[in-house]
Amino acid sequence: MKAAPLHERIRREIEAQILSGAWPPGARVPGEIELMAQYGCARMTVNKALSSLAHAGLVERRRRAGTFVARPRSQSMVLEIADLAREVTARGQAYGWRLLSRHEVLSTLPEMPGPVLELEGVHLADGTPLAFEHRLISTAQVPEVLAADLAATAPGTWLLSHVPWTEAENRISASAASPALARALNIAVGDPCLTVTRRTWRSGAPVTLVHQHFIAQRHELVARFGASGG
Amino acid sequence: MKAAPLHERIRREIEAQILSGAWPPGARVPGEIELMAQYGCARMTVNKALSSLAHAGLVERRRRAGTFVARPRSQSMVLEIADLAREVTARGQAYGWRLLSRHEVLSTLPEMPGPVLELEGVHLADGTPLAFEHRLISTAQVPEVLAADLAATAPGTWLLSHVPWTEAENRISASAASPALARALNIAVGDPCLTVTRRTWRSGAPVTLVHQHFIAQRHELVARFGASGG
DNA sequence: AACGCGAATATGTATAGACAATTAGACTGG
DNA sequence: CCAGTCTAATTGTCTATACATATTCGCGTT
Repeated sequence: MKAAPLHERIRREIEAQILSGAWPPGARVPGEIELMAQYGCARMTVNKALSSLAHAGLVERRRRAGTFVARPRSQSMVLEIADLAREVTARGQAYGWRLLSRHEVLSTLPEMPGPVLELEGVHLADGTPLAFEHRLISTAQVPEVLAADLAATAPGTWLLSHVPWTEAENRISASAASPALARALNIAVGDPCLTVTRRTWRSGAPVTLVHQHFIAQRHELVARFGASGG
Repeated sequence: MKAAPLHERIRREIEAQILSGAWPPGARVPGEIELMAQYGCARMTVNKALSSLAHAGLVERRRRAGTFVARPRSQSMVLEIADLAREVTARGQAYGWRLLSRHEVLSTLPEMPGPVLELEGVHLADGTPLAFEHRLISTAQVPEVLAADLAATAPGTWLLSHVPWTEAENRISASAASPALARALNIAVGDPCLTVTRRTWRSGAPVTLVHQHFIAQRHELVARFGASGG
């Protein structure tokens, strides 16, 4: 039992009231002056606790009116999109990457126009295929990628360590394996695949566009929402 | 152009340096004393800016060592899991719900033991099937659900307004349509489906366990990672 | 060279006070 | 009854200071 800071303790006690349902949405949360007296501390301290809850979306604060329990309109989950190499090794499996093709082409896609490096390859876990990847990388944005050894290092891993802190959007859907995909992943044509399409920007400019097709039985994505969160 | 608070301005300027790549991962961020002199403000103000960035995961702060740009190990995306009724109407389509079965049973599932209400139904968009739903609701946790008219209101919508602020976990995968599923959704057996399994707790006690099978062509999930303003 | 230890340093937490900004609610005049 | 105004409650921001805490660095000893 480590001594938690006071503002953290206050935060957690209020959070517990909300999550347990004792304070329903719309209910008034004690104000800063009130909590200040209750805990015998300075206003900045309770402010830190309440601001944190407001930032997390659990409460809504309005000047003059007070602090109220927010109503959850859309549950926004946190989806951890880890680097595949890291994720596979974290599961105790041996990660592998097989580069199938590599071309420098001029893309005419509206999402990613200009000169790109086009890659195709397969991610392996313990030697068996896990996912097929088709990727475009803007060589205007990342010229260094042309010199990278992308047969040894998966492009996602390489990019993560060379072009950090990008903005991204993931679209998740399902699809049936095409003949080409089935051959690459060694599955039957028509087998269901989990498809993740990720677009990545750096200061507004497209960096990479990737389609990953996972063998459905071997992969799933997990998104969590919650305070304590196991 | 509204006057942003000073701590917000400081935060944004540092964030811009990081996102543009000017300060790469591992680079040292000016310390609180330094920024305090630079902006001519109190330490608490720059502390608020840096703490905020640390909370967002953009920087890592270590006592005695200083503040450093973090390396993005796993991009954590925000996945908005909205209520289906809301999502469909937001797309300009007419939302519908058809309840197929409703049973009160005693569940022996380890994830959700005890008395439950078991429901099956289909979500419709503009009259055509969008997703099949199989749901268990703990009647110990939510006894009021037994009196709800779940033919008129989809259980997800009902729960959202009656049992707010729960913790949840979503597992996203792909599967091939079983004969029963194909019949309910009016698709072919073996067609790919996007499957979302959501477990929901309230103060640690299971509230609901739901499997949603989306017709792959008609639905996709979108997860975004933006700096802050996104 | 290896180890232990103290000190310097940067962050973490907290206080007490001040003023600004917002706005719900009361009050006022028509 | 309505519209406009004023007031006061509440949060938002910021200052200046103090002490706590963790951790790196260098020094001295072995």
